[in-house]
Amino acid sequence: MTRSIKPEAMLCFDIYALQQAFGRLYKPLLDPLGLTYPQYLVMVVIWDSAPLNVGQIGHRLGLESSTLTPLIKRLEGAGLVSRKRDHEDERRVQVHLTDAGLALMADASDVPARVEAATELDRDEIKELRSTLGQLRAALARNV
Amino acid sequence: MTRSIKPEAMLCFDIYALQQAFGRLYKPLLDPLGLTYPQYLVMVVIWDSAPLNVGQIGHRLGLESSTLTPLIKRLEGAGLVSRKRDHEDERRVQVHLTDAGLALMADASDVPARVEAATELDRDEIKELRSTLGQLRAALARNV
DNA sequence: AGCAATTAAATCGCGCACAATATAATGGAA
DNA sequence: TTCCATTATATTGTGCGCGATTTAATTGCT
Repeated sequence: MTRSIKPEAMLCFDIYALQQAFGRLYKPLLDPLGLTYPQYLVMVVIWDSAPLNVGQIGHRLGLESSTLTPLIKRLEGAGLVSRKRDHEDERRVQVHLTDAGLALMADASDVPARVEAATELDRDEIKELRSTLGQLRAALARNV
Repeated sequence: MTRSIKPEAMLCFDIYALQQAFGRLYKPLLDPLGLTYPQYLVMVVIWDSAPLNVGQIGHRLGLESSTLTPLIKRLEGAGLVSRKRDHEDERRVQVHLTDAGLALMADASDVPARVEAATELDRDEIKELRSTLGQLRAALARNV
C-alpha cells in the first residue's frame, strides 16, 4: 500500500507557505514605496553597495540576468537607479543609485524593524533560526 | 547615520533563498515526471484526496483560481486529471484523478524520501524546524 | 595580429502568482 | 416569482523566475 502524502506535512511546503506569508506582510509596507518585494531586495543590495553591475546583483540574490534586466529597467523607469555601461568593460552594465533612489532609502528605513517585530521572535531566536536555515540551504545545494 | 542592511542578513531572504534551493533540488526529480514544482504540489493534494474542486485545492495550498485554473488545465492536457462540473452545484469544477495520474503517483513515490535525505536532517530535527516555521507563519499572518 | 573561446547582458518563451474584473450559478428576501 | 447578494470559477494584465539563445566585448592562444 502506498502511503498518502499531504503538502501540509512537507517541510518544503512550510517554506513555500512562509514565502507567501512574508509576501503578504511586505506588501502593505512596500506598496506606499512603489516597490514589489523582489524590487525591494534589489534596492537593498544597491543601497548597501552601489554602484554594482547586473552580474554582481544577481550573484548576491541568486537571480539571472533574464530576471534582473527587466526588473532593473522598471527601477530605472521609476527614477530610482540609472544604468550606465562600464567603460572598463563595455559588456558590463553598472547600476547607480539616483537622488530619488537615495531618498527612498530614508522612506524605507523602518521596514526592517516592522518586519522583525511581526515575526514575534527575539534577536537570539532569529539568529538561531537563520543558522538552521543556512545549514539546510547548504545541505540542499550539496545534494542536488 | 543610517545603518546599511544586507539581504544576506535578513530572515526573509533566507526563506527566499531556501525556496530557490528547494526548487533546484526538486527540478531533476520532477523533470522526468513532466511536472513543475507547483504542479507537483497540486498533484500531491489530488493524490491525497481526489476528487476536489478548485477552491478546495486553493485553500489547501493558499493559491487563487487565477493561478490554479491554467495550471490544472495543463495537468488535464497532460492527461493526469479530468475536470468535470459538479452536478450538485454547477459553479464548482471537480478535479478527478485519471488512470495516468494514478500511475504517476507510483513513479513519484520515492520523491519525498529523496528530498528528506537531501536535507541531511533527521526526523526530530525536521519536526522541530517545521514547528518553528509554523509558529513564524502564524505570527506573520497575525501582524499583517 | 588574427581567430576561437569565454564572458556579460539582453531577449524570448513558458509557467507561476496575484489583483481586479467578468461570468454564471445559487440562495434568500420581498 | 423576481431580484439582489453571494459564491465558484475563469479571464486579463502585470511582474517575477528560469532555461535557451543571441549579441557584443574581452581574453587567450598561436
